[in-house]
Amino acid sequence: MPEGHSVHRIARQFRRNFVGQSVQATSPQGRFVAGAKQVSGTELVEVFAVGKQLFLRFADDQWVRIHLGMYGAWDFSGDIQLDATIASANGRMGQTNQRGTVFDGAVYDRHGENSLTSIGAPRRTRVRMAESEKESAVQAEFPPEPIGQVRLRLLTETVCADLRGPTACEVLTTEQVDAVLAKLGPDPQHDASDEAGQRFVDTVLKKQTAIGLLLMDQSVVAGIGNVYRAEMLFRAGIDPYRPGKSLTTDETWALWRDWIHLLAIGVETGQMMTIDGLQGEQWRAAMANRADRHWVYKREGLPCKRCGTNVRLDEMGNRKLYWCPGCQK
DNA sequence: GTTTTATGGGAAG
DNA sequence: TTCCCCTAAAACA
Repeated sequence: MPEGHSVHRIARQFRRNFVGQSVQATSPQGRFVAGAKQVSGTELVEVFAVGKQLFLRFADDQWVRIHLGMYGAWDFSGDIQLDATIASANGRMGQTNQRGTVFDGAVYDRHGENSLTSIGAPRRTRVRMAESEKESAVQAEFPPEPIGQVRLRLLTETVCADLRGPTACEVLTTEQVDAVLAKLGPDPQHDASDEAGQRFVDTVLKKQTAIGLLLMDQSVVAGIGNVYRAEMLFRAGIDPYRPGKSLTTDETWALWRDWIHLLAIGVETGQMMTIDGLQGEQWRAAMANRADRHWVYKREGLPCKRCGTNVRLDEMGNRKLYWCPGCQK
């Protein structure tokens, strides 16, 4: 379910709550028993994300690579240090609590319209992290009874992380991790250097492939999924069917810079917010409703918010492509 | 109760 | 390009 921003947020939760500690690993579902056993009892040394992939380094250079795929998720429970942006959407929508105001799984600081509160002290709770985050009722016991298909459970004295529905979950050596990383295109949260941008630009300008496909190709640029693809091309005013090599250098650099911009917002807010400059009530509405967050994604048949042309829905690369023929040339 | 849907990607043909 | 895997929640009846 997640695009790149959510995987970076998950990595951050692991750094705050697990890194530096010895971790018990199990596979309640039974499909990762051998892998869990390999790392169980060792220290989790480092966690980071590149694109949509999560890398957990345990002691002795044992790594676990995870890809959530279309509907994977992590459930964190126990006494967790939470991002200020995480809170319940269940029944608390739009209400103000002691830390801020709750909207669709995110809390926004009452002191600044779009700014975030700092990290809170650990508190007993349960949070599902996928494309966005949702807090749910706390179970009394710790660790909680596994619910559903838990492929991998990571457990310390105080916190528990349950992985379900991943498309990839495997133990790798350092060499194998390097091989995976070498195949990934640049991710601005991992490397925002001009060299990284230049790699993206050079690749795009060489290819005959449609730019709508190139943005989804994780070896061209890492972390973009179906929502960001549609929204970035709308923001750039580019027809998704144009071959990469037909773009100008300026257009291609603008795409890279916009990905830096949108990904940073996603990592900070926990939402794929792709309309800039919203204030006050408009910001709140956009946080609460997807339809108010996006220009074209899931808006097929509706009038374009900019030019009034009906938003079109096509199929591209087996995925739904939303775009505005009026704005994108 | 059953069907549909999803923000992904790898393998097979 | 088509098929297939991962799982759960939402949508429908």
